[in-house]
Amino acid sequence: MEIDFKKIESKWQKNWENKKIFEVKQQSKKKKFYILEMFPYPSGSGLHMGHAFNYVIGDICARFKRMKGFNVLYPMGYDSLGLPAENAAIKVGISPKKYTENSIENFIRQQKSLGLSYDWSRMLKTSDSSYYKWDQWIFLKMYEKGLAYRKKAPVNWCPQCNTVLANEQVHNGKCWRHENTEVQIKNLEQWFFKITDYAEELNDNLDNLNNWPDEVKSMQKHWIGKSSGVEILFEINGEKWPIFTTRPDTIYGVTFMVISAQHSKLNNLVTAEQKEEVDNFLKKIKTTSKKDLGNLEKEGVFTGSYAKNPINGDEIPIWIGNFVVADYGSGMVMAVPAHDFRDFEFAKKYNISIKEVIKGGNVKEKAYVEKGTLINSGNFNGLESEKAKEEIIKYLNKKNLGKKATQYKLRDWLISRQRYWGTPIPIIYCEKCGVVPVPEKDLPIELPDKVEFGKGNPLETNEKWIKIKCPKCRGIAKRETDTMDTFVNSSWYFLRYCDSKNQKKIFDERKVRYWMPIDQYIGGKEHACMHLIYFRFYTKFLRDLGLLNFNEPVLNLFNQGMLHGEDGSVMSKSKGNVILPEEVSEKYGIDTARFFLVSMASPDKDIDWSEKGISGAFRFIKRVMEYFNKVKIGKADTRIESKINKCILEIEENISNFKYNLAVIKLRELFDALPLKTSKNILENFLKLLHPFCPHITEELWHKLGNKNFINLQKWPIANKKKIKEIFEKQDLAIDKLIGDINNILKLVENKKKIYVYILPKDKEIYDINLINQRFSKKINLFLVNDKNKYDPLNISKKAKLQRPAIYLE
RNA sequence: GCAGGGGUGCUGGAGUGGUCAAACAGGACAGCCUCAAGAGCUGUUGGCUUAGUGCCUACGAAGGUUCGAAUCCUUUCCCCUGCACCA
Repeated sequence: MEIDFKKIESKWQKNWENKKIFEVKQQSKKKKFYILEMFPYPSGSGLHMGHAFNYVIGDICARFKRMKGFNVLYPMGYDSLGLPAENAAIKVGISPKKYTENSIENFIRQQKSLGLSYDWSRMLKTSDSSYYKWDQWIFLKMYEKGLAYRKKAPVNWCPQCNTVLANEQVHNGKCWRHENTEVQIKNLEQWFFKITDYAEELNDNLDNLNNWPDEVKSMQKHWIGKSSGVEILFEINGEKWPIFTTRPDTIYGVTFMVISAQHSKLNNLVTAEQKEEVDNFLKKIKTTSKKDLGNLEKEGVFTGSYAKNPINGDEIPIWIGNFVVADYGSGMVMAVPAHDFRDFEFAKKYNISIKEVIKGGNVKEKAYVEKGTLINSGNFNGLESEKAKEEIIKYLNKKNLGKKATQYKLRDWLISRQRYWGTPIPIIYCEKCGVVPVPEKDLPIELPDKVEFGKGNPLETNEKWIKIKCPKCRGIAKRETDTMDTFVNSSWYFLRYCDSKNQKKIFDERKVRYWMPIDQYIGGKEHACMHLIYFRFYTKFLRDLGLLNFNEPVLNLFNQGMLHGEDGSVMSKSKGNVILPEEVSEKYGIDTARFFLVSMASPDKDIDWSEKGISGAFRFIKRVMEYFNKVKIGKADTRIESKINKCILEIEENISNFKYNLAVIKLRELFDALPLKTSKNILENFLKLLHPFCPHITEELWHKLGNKNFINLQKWPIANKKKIKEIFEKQDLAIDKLIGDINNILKLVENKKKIYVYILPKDKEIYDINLINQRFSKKINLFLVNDKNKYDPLNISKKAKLQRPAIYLE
């Protein structure tokens, strides 16, 4: 039978769209369920199988929840600002706007062909000024609250392009467009969001996110990096410098200090004699790209200055190091080589003395980082680390030389981008008034069309756009030409879906209150730290503005695995390993592709794409179609009733836990058990169970059964536990085993035609002769062992045991 | 380098203390059907052995815990993801 999948697919896709069955409104009768996939950046190379995997996972969940009776909000939108559009402008000369519009159009077409049940009426694009207006509005609020501020920060700089480079535009320390140009580090004045103000809450609330994967929470904990310690004041050139440490118990072991190479006050410490050496070192660091900084071998140089150890007055040399982070703590660390690996490595390299202050290891060979008993520590000798920490803090506290402190690794969020295709930062620089925020009524600040690409920051090339009157004094002023990081756009889009057309406000609070928080968020693990922290931060900020009445944006998080190309690496155009869903559905139909995608493995696992196994899914879909062609409607037997009721429970459970691969197995089992004549109800229920996975063919077959409504708007079947009879399963197992045994014997002995099976009376119920005949092609003579008329020439029947019948062949 | 996750049969993968030589699917092989191909159906698919049994070897590698390990612990190798200007 030839099946025209294309025809079936487009018929129902059109039907669903025309009837608007997936559009939802706020209502009180049903419980709401908000399900969301991380929205895509609409790349020019189109939607690939990896995207499809993400959306199919969500769509299965959405369709399932709808059938379970929820009022399901399932929207889609486009994170359409970003670097690739600008790169296309530089390389091919197409305008970012045009490029983006084309890409989005293409994405929508592709997504619709996957049969995804989105409420398209709520669609949004972050590149629309009606959207990014509110990004600018939030920026103004941040600024108002003192959470947006400017400071200098290092960036990758290409002297040829005369512009800042993204990390991904730096290849082996060279510019992506100029292979021979070394990328430099330059310090620019840039905008930051003070996310660190929320560090504590971002950290502590993780414990309440019970339905987030532990991996993500643990990664976020490490990313936020809360540590409790002490701030100790070291005196340098008469000035007190607070130094953070988690190990005050090792303070007697400090033999040097290390200051970050990016530290703003570094110059104050460099002495005349050391200046040349330091300059050379800094120059060397500057020619290494930012990306490589973290991978460098620890290196440093002496500044010439000394710090005074507050506890014993020792003079300690201060070094510059490439491994100290300028933003963490005070940008300088006390180094205890005897009890810290990094300090040890550094001390060995530069021949700095190592002083043991905790007993237990051999510090000449290796740093001893465990806790232990203090030695060489003056009055604190003999104390255990924990006790010593307390005592030392107490002592320093009394002398006003130190206090308890909490530090976070989390850094403030640098949002400035020297790029065009982003949200313009709504700030004006006035010659007289300085930094002036754009008045709310002037929003949005739209991106000008006329700019030049490839020559530095594009916005700087449109003078007309830059020049503006100061909103305060009407004097000469300039616009900020930096745009915002696109993570800004994706930090609150889920709120906008609740009220995506609102012209007057960022959103109607009542609508947001109804739909939020997101009940199920689905996306890749690669977002574990950045996006998934930023959007939590935004949620908390908007809550503090009084706009939201909850603390966390997402209740349940599911991280789907990465779908790699056949070569095992991430799908990308440049690698040439992109698999397009349409190519697969062309051959097998989209329902087959959907079914196959989720049956390959548990959806949270990384998988390499391979079309190898798809024929199994294709065969299944075709068999289902063929079966519905020939099945006769009649009465359902108790066996299939039992099976389907059990499957309802299992499939529901598996879908709820995102164990789609296991649900698929159950669906196959159930299908294999369907008899050629059964009730309409059984057939309908089977279709309902299959529907989330294969929406098109199930809709087709649903209508073929004579239904006029849509299957996705039907109720998910309710299992009748009373109809589940364990005996059937016992029978299946026992009979499978029996057939296996018979086959086994048939293999061993030749030329036997007649098969005799002897069972114990207790097993009579299990070994049903009709059932055995159904399953086994050869004729079987079944006897009870106590049957006087049985044929048993060798008296084999006495070997029969419980659920292990005796078998005789002749 | 740091952080998080993972390595299972010919392949993709289920399986997190006994019911495991390991679900399900693919592939391969054999048989049936057919003029034939395909599809479909039935069976086999770690090794040896046996009238349906028993034994051995196996879940990256090496050790350990346990009456018992694919599953727990330690060490080690390899792979994936992220590391703050890709999104």
